[in-house]
Amino acid sequence: MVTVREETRKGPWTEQEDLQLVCTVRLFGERRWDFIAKVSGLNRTGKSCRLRWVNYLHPGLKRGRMSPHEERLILELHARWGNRWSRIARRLPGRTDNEIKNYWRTHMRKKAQERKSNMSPSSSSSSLTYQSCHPETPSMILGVDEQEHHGGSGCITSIMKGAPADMDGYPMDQIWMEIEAPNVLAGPCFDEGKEDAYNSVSGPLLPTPMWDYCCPETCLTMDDEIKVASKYGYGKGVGPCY
DNA sequence: AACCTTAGCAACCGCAAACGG
DNA sequence: CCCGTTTGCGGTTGCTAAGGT
Repeated sequence: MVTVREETRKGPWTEQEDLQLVCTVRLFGERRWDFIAKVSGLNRTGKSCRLRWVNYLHPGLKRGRMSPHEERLILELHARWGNRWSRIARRLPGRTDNEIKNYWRTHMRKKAQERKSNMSPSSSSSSLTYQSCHPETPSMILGVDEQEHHGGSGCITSIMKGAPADMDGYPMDQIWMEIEAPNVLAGPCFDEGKEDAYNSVSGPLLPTPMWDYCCPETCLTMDDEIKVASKYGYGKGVGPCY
């Protein structure tokens, strides 16, 4: 058929799309992704929008290499929890499950190759091998959850010393504070303890550049917002008050 | 310089859980 | 309680840049 119906876009996001998404999320908050997908004018699914936001555009995200501390934490938490990426990600502020998953895959691929090449167990040269954090050596991986389930001593709480007791989840308040004050580096307040030295050493937290570009004229105006929101039946108690 | 391989990353898909009417 | 919708998660795929031959 020749009907030129616009299909849902897939594939890599363009800068313009990012911009549109950021503006829309800024207006309506991080929820109702189908709605956001609609009103943003993006020809994307809500799912795709959410993913892009969570993995790339979220202002609290860290970018760049994993710090040694993060690497170690991933290894240890994975030894403990397996492929529970989102759970692991919650222990690594600013990192996404996708990022950790990707990291693990490439990292483990390397490790597997290394292992193949030198089968002798004692010849592991790296300072931290997968073995070193196997369940046999639970060491410091027990967190709050484990204290509940296993009555462990919760060494991770010592790692996370200085952090809020419950690190699960990224407080919306903070996100919106960051939005309000884009110059304020995002994230560190999660683990402002000494281990956070890595965060500052391993590379600064780079606030998503999109926020710099999100200028009012490219966004919906408040009037538009209200119109659109009422059209779709949203807008009450959704997102921040601007 | 051209080609091939590999690592790293972004994005999609399917499924399940959570939520709301 | 049921059912439709939304959200979150984990697995997988595809693209691209970098490195090697």
